[in-house]
Amino acid sequence: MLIFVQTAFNKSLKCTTLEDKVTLKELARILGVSIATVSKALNDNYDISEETKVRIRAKAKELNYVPNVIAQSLKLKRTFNLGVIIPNITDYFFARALRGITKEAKENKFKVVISISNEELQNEVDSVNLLLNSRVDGILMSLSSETQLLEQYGHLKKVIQSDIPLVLFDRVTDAVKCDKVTIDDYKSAYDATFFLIRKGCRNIAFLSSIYKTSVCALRKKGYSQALSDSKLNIGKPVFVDVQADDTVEERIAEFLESNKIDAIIAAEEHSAVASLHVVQNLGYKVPQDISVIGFTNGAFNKYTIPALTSINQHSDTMGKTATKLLISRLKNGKEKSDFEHVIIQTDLMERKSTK
Amino acid sequence: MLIFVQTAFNKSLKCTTLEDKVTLKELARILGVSIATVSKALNDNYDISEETKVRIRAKAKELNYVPNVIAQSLKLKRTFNLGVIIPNITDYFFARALRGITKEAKENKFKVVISISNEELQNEVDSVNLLLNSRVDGILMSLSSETQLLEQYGHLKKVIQSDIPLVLFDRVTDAVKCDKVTIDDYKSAYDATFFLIRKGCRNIAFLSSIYKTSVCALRKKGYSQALSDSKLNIGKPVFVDVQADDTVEERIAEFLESNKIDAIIAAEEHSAVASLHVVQNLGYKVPQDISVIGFTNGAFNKYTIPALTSINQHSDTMGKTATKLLISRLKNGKEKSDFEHVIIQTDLMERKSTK
DNA sequence: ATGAAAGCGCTAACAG
DNA sequence: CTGTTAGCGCTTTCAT
Repeated sequence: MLIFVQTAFNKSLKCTTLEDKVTLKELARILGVSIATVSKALNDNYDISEETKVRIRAKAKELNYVPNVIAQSLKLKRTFNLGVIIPNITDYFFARALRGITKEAKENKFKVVISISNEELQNEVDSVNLLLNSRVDGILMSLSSETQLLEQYGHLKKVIQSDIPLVLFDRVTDAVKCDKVTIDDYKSAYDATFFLIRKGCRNIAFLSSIYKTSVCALRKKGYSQALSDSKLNIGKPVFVDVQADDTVEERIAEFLESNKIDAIIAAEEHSAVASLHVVQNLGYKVPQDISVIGFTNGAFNKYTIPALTSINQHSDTMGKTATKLLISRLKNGKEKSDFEHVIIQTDLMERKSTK
Repeated sequence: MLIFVQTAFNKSLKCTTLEDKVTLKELARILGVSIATVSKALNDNYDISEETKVRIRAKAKELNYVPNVIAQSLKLKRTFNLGVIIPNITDYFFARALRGITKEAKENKFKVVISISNEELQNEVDSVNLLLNSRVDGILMSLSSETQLLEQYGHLKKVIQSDIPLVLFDRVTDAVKCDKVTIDDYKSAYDATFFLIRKGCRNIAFLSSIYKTSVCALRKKGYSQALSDSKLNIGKPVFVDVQADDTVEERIAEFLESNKIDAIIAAEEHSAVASLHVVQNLGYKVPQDISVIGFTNGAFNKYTIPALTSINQHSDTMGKTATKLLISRLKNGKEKSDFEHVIIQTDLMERKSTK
């Protein structure tokens, strides 16, 4: 990667003032009242007379007063910051979830500080510590695959212990008691499988590269159950797990050499799109020979050829719901009421990759 | 959207203590020294004896002391927070950029607070105010298309005035003096166009749905220039702009009814992928009849059929570089040295959608 | 109705 | 080498 420094120009903007923001003290001095009075007036405290309130507010606006949130935070012990830890940000699913989170946060005057675990436990632990130290009011997270694989949840417990609200979404765990929001992974997979069966598929494989996550485990169960619930002459469950060090393309190609299938359910968008590609390159017709359904209704699913049938997880709603849950817990004081587990409904978006 | 509340279970975790974190004062009391001494010892100040440093550090670790960053921020007037404002988060380009940003920030002990403008000026203005009020140390941003369309940069100037470092990336403007990092949009488009010409294309259209952005304008120029620089019998520049209220599919279909082309350069991934799809649906062969090149080397470009030739903008490097610039400016004190404009090299990823 | 004073937790002169 | 003091900017009793 080459980097060129193109131009350079000096602009010694001697920043006039505006730098030193006006404070309560300043305001008080100018108005000839006490700091306390100004503070109360600006906070619309009931024991300040209406006329002084008006006078103070006017001057504050005139001088463009904005309260120093750091000082407020120190005093009030609330930062109005929400911490978010997600495994990655390039998956459409998480990008959309983050969008939902930021939107809801903004509407409630919360800022969001973001951390990406990159699917690694250590990063997740570090992030938790960082967020805890920086005094966020609450934390939203979706677990890394490594965390779920190793089943190490000490850092989550630390969050709970620290008495700051935690809400888990999508990739969650029973090992920790807190609010959660997920889709019904089991049922979504179950329904998708039955959808394929109704379309006449009899040898359905389950493909995934996130096979160590909670969501994938549930999806596998739903898939298996659908197969066995069907009274038809259906093949046994077939799992095609893509290990970290091989690619979906290779794994599928290899698999198809010695197996005959007529449908694939993919646990995430990448596997779905990749399999759609490789299967056709291998000479199979989609959906005539092989049908494909993928989890996550990615932005480009309608543009694949053929357009991909996929499961809309409404991840923005998920992010939004998780944030709502967190904020409401923040607002309702610290009492630990019952924890909620909200299930977001999924939709099967039927397109052209299924019969 | 239906939402079911599934389960609810009460777990009245009476959080022991750990809540009330140990402070310098507490530490001082226990150790029988002054607060100042503890503070200095922990900050490895040179005028504390080695032995007391050791003693104090030991106790601090034992009691799990962590400094209150809010109090530090108030005192030091630095928050170690970086503000990031991007137009959207679902485009692969911005998702990758954000990843680069968070990674670099983390390595330098900065947190990042994220805001998404959703391509709207008002949101951008609000975000700037929010970030400024929350005392971030610096701001990274890529402008919304509306901002660039309206050419309203008051909020950026406000950032500069406030004396907090700003670095613009990708979608930048000359109207404001600050550090910038972009690709060479002009040259990337120029090169891509010549690439097509060399492959024998003679009627190349330029497609975009972000037509009001700075990057798109430059890409158009590069494209046009390449066309006119070529001494061959090449068609005039043809711009297919997709307005907000129609879709790429419709626009292209409509365009092809009355125009004959043999190549498309698309200004962003969405247009590229969508055009690949619609063109083939219309019966054209890619790349035999029409070649397609798209900006942004999205995650799934290699899985389209045919695999999409695209321009890798190395957005993670871009985010990383922008962050480095910002942090170095933060570290080198506030003196306004020369502003830099760093250009990230792009690569044309040749795949199967071009001859 | 208004103000004085304490204090959130920390850093940094300055004094001793 | 260590401690005293002041203060960052704000909120909040408690007096007046």
